[in-house]
Amino acid sequence: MDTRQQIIDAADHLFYRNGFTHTSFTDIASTIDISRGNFYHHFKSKNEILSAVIQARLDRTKQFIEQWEKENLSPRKRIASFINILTTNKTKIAQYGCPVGTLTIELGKINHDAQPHAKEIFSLFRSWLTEQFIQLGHHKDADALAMHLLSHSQGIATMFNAFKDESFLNREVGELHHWLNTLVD
Amino acid sequence: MDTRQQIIDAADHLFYRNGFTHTSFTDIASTIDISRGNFYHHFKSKNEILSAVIQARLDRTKQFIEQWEKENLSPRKRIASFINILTTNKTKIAQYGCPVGTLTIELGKINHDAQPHAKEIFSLFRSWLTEQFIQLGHHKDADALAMHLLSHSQGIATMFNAFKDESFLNREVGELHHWLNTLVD
DNA sequence: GTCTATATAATGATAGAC
DNA sequence: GTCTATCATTATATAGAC
Repeated sequence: MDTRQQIIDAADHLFYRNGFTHTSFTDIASTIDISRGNFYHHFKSKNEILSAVIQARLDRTKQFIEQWEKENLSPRKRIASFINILTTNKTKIAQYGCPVGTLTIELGKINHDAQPHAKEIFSLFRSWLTEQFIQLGHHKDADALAMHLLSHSQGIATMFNAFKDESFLNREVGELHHWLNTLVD
Repeated sequence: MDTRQQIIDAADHLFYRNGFTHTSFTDIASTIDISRGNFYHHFKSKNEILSAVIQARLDRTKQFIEQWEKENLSPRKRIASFINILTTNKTKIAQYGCPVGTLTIELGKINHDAQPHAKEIFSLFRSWLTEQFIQLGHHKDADALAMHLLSHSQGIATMFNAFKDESFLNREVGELHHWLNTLVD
């Protein structure tokens, strides 16, 4: 087994569920059964682990986007795939919120150097969604539509995390799909 | 000076800006110039301080709502006052996000007992907004409209915190006001 | 009511044996 | 490459003098 990769995977998991600050080396070490001292052969510091976790999430996001490009022929269907993340991941969102939003907020509060890196995941979705809205014919307000969709999704995730109300989630996701379908070609 | 109140005020300030986990007794003590040992005369633990901070925020929220009831004659204007929080507090939101959403998410991640208490601030806004939409004549979907507005505001706060894009904020706030004004009486 | 001194546990990080 | 042992620092919390 690749220990370095095991560390990244376990840290990714724990940073999402328990937060970066609240995750200790002891926590990570115990889940993959290595000693605390072993970390420093693979990473110089906790910050370097965070950096690797963010990079892994960025890479995963890129792969998701590539998959949507392959599976869906129309930009409308690709945007619909983005909206459906909320439904697909509803169990995790109810427990831990949106992985992108919660990490960006947390790193911002502790003034962490890696906050801009974490924010790049938002930027990736933003620019990709903008491109999709352009392909839909909305050249002028494509970025505004992308930001509208991103912020609305983010808000749904936060409120679903707080109230865990499935009918709320389904209703809001339905409204997003309706909003998307009323946008003219 | 009331030391107990000073502790609550300083903790309120720091929990919002730096997060609950990342705020230490040393941080609070140094801002109001007391010793660390003095805390335990006023509070049994850090959790008791958190509890007092959340209660203070709940009380403040109730006062805000009472003020809106006094100042604004129509439910539509009262809801508009809620929307305008985003603009009024934009500087703090850009730096630290929404105080309600970020604390609720953080306490959820560390599995803190006080998370339901923090969530009550959301519930307070939710039930008050629901009442306003009922007064607007939307008896059937008042709670859905309240949740829609809450989640949308929450998403705007998160994305404004990430990108600090004022034109985005103004555009989304404008859309919320437009959405409110197109709701029939 | 406030302080100093201290207890105890946990943190991130290092050194060096194997 | 992994371990044990240890360091320095910080954390929450307690005891007791004033």
